[in-house]
Amino acid sequence: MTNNLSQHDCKEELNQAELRATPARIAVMQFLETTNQPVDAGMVLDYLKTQNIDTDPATVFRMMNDFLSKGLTKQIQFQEGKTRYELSNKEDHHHLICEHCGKIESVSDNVIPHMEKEIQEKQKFLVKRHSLEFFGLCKDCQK
Amino acid sequence: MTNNLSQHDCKEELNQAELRATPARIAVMQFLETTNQPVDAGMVLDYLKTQNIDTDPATVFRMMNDFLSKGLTKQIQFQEGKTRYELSNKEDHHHLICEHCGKIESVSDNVIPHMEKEIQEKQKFLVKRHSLEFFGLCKDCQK
DNA sequence: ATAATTAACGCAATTAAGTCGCAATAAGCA
DNA sequence: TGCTTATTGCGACTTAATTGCGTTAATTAT
Repeated sequence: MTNNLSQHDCKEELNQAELRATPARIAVMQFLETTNQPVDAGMVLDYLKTQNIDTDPATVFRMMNDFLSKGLTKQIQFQEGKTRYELSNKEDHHHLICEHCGKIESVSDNVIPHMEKEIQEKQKFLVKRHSLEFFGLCKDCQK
Repeated sequence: MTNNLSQHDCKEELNQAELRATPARIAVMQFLETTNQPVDAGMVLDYLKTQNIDTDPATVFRMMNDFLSKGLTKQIQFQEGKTRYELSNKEDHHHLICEHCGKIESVSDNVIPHMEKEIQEKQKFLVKRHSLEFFGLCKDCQK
């Protein structure tokens, strides 16, 4: 069997999250592991089709909600009217969204944690998570 | 006539933006000026009703899109599946969204501009705008 | 002030994201 | 293997947002 690298690992992660390791879920976890950008429900659906797993939107949305509530994924919204999903086990980063070609890059960062601390001290607001996106033009689209 | 403070100013702003100063638009501008948080289409619609201007969602969405394309407003999305609107002529700030009561506070800031400069230098990504939100619990909801 | 021009509006129909209920299916476990 | 229960697939539904079109009203010129 042409075992994809991380198939077993994904199963493990699902088990640890107390989610049954169904083919669709394993595939989605693999997709999220290998893709380097946050994906939306449609992209997940398309990917599953390439794996000969054909399912429907409702299932994908339910799946992503399950992943979220188990802490496996995070959700982000760029200004496009739909939700994107990415694994939460990646180091803290922000997104650079090219408004011309749609490409998404990442920036790592260490100033936000400091900002959160300050917010907690000054405004007594308890920060649990944040979301920072930069919109503009990527290297290629500036020409 | 019980002239609202900024009614005339709002008319001016609309004129400068090359938008006809209709009653609905003037009222919405006033609403955006006086409210201290980003509002969604439903809130706009409700406000208009209190002003005895009854219109429909399509008009509100169209209005907000017009405002956006003329640069009068910005759009933001918190994780709630709808778009919020706020005036763009306010000093740069970020949002603190209480996940319990929904209250929205602001934080002003001066570190992001520096971050943008660094992004431009290191990743050659040209930043045009950004969006930073902190989710958590407000002072009152931490108890 | 009035008429002409054109932007904005109201309404109905439509699209698209996301949710829900329910019966059928398939993981995981004894 | 069979049992229990989570997950799926499907259809119906909800809600945000858009579009087309005929009417209305804000501006511009007369």
